[in-house]
Amino acid sequence: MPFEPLDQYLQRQKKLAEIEARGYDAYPHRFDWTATPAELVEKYTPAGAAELEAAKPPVRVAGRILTLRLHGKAGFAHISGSGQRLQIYVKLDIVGSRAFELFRLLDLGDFVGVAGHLFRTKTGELTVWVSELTLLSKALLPLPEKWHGLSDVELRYRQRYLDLIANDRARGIFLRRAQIIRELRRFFDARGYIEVETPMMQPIAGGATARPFVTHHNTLDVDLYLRIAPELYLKRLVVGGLDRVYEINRNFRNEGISTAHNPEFTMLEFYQAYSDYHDLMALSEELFAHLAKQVTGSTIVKYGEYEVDFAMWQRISMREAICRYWPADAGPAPNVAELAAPGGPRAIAERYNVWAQTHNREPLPDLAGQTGGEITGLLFETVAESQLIQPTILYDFPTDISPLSKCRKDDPSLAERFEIFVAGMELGNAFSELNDPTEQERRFRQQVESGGEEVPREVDMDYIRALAHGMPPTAGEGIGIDRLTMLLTDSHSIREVILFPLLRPETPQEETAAGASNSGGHSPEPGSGGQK
RNA sequence: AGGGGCGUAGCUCAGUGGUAGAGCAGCGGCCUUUUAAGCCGAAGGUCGUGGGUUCGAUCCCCACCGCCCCUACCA
Repeated sequence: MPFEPLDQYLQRQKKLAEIEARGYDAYPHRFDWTATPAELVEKYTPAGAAELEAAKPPVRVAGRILTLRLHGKAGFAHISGSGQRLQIYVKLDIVGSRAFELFRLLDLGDFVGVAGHLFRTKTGELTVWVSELTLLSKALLPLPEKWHGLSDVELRYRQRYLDLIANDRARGIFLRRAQIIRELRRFFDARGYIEVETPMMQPIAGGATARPFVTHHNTLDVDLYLRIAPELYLKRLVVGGLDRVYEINRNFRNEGISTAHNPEFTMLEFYQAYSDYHDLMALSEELFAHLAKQVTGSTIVKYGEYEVDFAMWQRISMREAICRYWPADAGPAPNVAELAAPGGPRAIAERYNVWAQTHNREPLPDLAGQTGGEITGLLFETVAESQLIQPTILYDFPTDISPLSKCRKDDPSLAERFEIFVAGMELGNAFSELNDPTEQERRFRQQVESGGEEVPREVDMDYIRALAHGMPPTAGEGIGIDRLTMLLTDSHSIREVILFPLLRPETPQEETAAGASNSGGHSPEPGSGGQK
């Protein structure tokens, strides 16, 4: 099956045939190597030319050819392995005419193994003096342009492997992502948590408000939902005596795509028994500071035009945030007491909308039927969220929008819940878990009755039953790994930190061609061959 | 979903109402320490797709497709 670019594909196939005609295996099974290019570069960078000349360190090393410079009866190439380039020097006198002919048939992108020793060229570059050359795998399609790399964003996402080859930054992002996840595991493992995996396919998609994806199991003949959160299963485990659990895995939400949203995304969720949300505030601050330090070397992280310091947290209540970040020219800022008063949030929202309409701002969506707590949440998102640049713990969420949280003893309209904001992005969400089965069932029923696509159609009675068996006081938190990775890699689109972000599938060319001939309106000559 | 932008050689990009150019990659030749190697030569394009305006469209207009950005929902 040939691929575009066709001429180059065919050209390389021709070379492949020539190579095989000369008795070489283009796809051998193994090559014995002693070091990766990266290891050699690291180890011998300090070694000078004279030192190498004296020692002639023997090497066997393999990699992908990234550059190739032929000079008649000799040539240079760079091979790449483990993210580092190492130059090789192939000389007719040394390798012999048969191997040199092979060298001349190589293309960028081919994998080779070489044996020889290290030396430095005139210009001082560490290089392998090749005495043996082995083709390890023939590439039939070319690499991205070597100087500019691959910059077409769509191609970078669709053919991520090319992005990883051509762009060190892309490679670096995913190495760092792996490091972040490794450090997270280490952090929680060290604190006595156990890592678990809970269902991705769930009969009732609970634990968050979001539209789920639906799928179907044939043998059981049941519809299942891809999970929107692992929350309810993790808490079942706490009921079961796993007092500290965490899961790092995918959630799926059938909602919009943006620079901050991918339909499948990775969440860390963790739960610890005998704790409340105050404990998690402290733990979160420690976790983020530790992580930033481990991964970037500093708690101070550059993110676009901002510098955020994960060692400097502000804690602020949602109502305080609305008051503090109230637009300066939108009339007198509300105060916390006003927001707390019955009817207060609605009055303030209406005040905001009057201002928004005259200042070309998006007004709050229809307030009719919304509770005070819901309006408070909307006010926060509209007025304050994007301004929370420095690491912020935003607490005292309205109970109305926190169906899985305990309320505050002194004010049942507020939940023991906080979210973490950095650079205007929501990174985490935590609360003291509601463990009263009666109250939880009541809230679930209320949710189901209010309806909406983002709410389960039935109450998860199995979860209520689990709570009825008794759950210790527990605090839980979820952290968006993709966004966290964005922050720690200075990436400004979630697609930069997801290896294969969801894109519309490529339409086959036949399809567009068929569409063209249908809508074209000119009738082909009757009996003309070749058309389907 | 709404608004804006982009789509020209395999890649990175110029360009014009009279059917196109550069660099790199690829091909042929020369070159035994080069490194964005160099030099010589040849080749490569239904200018995203379809329709319209026009004597004539890659360029102007419309629709569609794809991607990106902003806004809306969400993490």
